[in-house]
Amino acid sequence: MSEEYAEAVLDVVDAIPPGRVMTYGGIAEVIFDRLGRGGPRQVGTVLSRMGGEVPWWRVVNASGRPPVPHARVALERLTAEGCPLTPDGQRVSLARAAWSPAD
DNA sequence: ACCTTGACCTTGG
DNA sequence: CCCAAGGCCAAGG
Repeated sequence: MSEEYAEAVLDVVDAIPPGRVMTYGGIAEVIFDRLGRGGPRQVGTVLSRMGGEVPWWRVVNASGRPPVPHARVALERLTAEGCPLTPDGQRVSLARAAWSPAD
């Protein structure tokens, strides 16, 4: 993964406002129009290895579920930020919390 | 060059 | 809603 690609990912994630979220696929799209490469998996790879400095808990999969390894923490932080969750409190309500740079 | 491995996505049953 | 299958992109052995 190029340094350039990694930076692009971290930039986008860093811009997500509290209480809002973006999906791996969504982030991948934004970056694709900018760099012309990369997909959801690449975004996940970058975050898994270098996501420590950004609000990674605001990134969820297409189903609104936070990354499995840190689901607990993520859900706690999201709740603390007032992010809308589904009744079971296990998934983010994408309909209400989805965000995009254009927003 | 071939195969395996992911913090993924979409579709169909 | 859950699961399986196939598709996906890039890195590493």
